Amino acid sequence: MGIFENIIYFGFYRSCAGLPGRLETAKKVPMKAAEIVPSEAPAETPGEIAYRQIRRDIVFGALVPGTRLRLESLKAPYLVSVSTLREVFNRLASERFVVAEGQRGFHVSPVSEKHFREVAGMRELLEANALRQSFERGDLEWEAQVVAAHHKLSRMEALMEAGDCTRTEAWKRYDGEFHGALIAACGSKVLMEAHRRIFDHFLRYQIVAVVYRGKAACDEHRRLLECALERDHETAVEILAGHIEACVEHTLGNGLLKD
Amino acid sequence: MGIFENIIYFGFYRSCAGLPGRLETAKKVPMKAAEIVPSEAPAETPGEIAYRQIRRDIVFGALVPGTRLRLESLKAPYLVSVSTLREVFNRLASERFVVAEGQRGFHVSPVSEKHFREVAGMRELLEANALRQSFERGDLEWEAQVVAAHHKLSRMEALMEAGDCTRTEAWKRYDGEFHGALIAACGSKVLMEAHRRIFDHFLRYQIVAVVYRGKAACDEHRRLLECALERDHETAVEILAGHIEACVEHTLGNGLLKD
DNA sequence: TCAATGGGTATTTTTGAAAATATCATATAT
DNA sequence: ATATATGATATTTTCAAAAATACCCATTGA
Repeated sequence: MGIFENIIYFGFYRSCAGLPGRLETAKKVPMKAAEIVPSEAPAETPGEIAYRQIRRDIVFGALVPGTRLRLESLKAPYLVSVSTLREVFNRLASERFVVAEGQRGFHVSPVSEKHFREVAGMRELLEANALRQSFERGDLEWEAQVVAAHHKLSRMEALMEAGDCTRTEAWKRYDGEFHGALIAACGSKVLMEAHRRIFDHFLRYQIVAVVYRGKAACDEHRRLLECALERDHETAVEILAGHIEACVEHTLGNGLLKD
Repeated sequence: MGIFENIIYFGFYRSCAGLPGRLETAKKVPMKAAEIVPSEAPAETPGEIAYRQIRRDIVFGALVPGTRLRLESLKAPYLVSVSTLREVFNRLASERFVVAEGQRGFHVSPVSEKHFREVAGMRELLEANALRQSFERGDLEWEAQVVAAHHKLSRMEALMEAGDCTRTEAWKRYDGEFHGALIAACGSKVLMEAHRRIFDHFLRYQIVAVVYRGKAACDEHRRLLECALERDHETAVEILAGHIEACVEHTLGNGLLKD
């Protein structure tokens, strides 16, 4: 068994080249950029990079559900040590993207139809309520952000429609950003954060249905935008429920989820 | 500045004595108990113990909001090394009980009135919906668990009423278990887990109001039990909303939250 | 007087190895 | 033949020290 036994997809792995590794003893240059972004800086530490990478690999299916995450095997491809890997896995375990069982290591969280339906129900509950509050409180700046997010999404949807399936990740990011923009004025960071977390779980299930759902989803996005500008939350919640339900059925229709 | 500069409360700290530390090379005894509880075993590792301890110290206020969590200072009282501490802090950061900013270490999450209201709103949203579904699906076994949980809570409430304020933690645990029992039949583990997480955040805010809210809360718990047995979710949701709202106002009434 | 610079200390972050534990194949006894 | 013990191997978990970074304070120059 080689080191890479559990790795399916290498495309995104962090590359050694070009990164200021600790071995290259570069001159100490005091960074002024830190003062420009005083807080909320993501911190480009190896641990952060590995965290984002592994999280993305799980959400986008590169790390297959149920896969055992061997520390010794994964430290090389992700360019970190076992301790740093453990920190990452602990964070992801809190987010339920990986499961940690006793002293038997970590696994990528398994998938099941039941869990998917629970995640979908949770997303609908959170997003519908956030939508309602956001529509009530949103100002012109919010409207502008919504329009902007929809513009990016619709352009990407047009590409997908045209058969360009090479940029699924970018497309899904715009999808998430559009739904995030819709609820951005809800006034509760706690609610938005919970929504984002459950949205990414929802996303992971969508990835197994690689095929583009097509014009239907595109239309629903456009109608959600119209509702937002007209502040019609009743219709928006209805569309959202249908949007999520259709996603679930379309995804489950592939029959790739055995349980 | 001594090692214990940031520690406020030592009552709960893990004690060396009696624990099977790695230094006492005990005889290898094959444990059969592991097969009785095949999965879901909490694993009594030092990391797990420290995690539960620190989490509890944050929720119950022993670690004051905003406190800087210095690794070197805290490894001694919690009886773990810095790496293990970092794993714990990373988990707690995912749960938002601590904040990790860049390369500047960890802090106990700060508190604010705004955040408290968001947490309360989130709890109401999740609990009200879970309540509705649980009332629809609950069977006799569920009813029995609810009655049992309420019995334990009401006995503890009677003690508190009598002036015994020494067991706040046990009382709050029963409070949480009662509300957990009410929604246990909702059918969604995702929902229940999200509820438990937000409930503990809510709990942390309640702790600053050390005084017992008294007969009012006790009555509301009894009425929630009656609603459960009669499957009257409409009234239950109303009571719950009042229950949470009263908790928020009572807690904020102390004026201890500046922001 | 104030901002910028430099060096020394404190703290975090990462690492590789030691200790503890689980896993697996083999042998032994019932 | 099944089940239980035994030992070798693989893996996880923990630790302490090295490396990188932030922090503090005196000093210098404008």
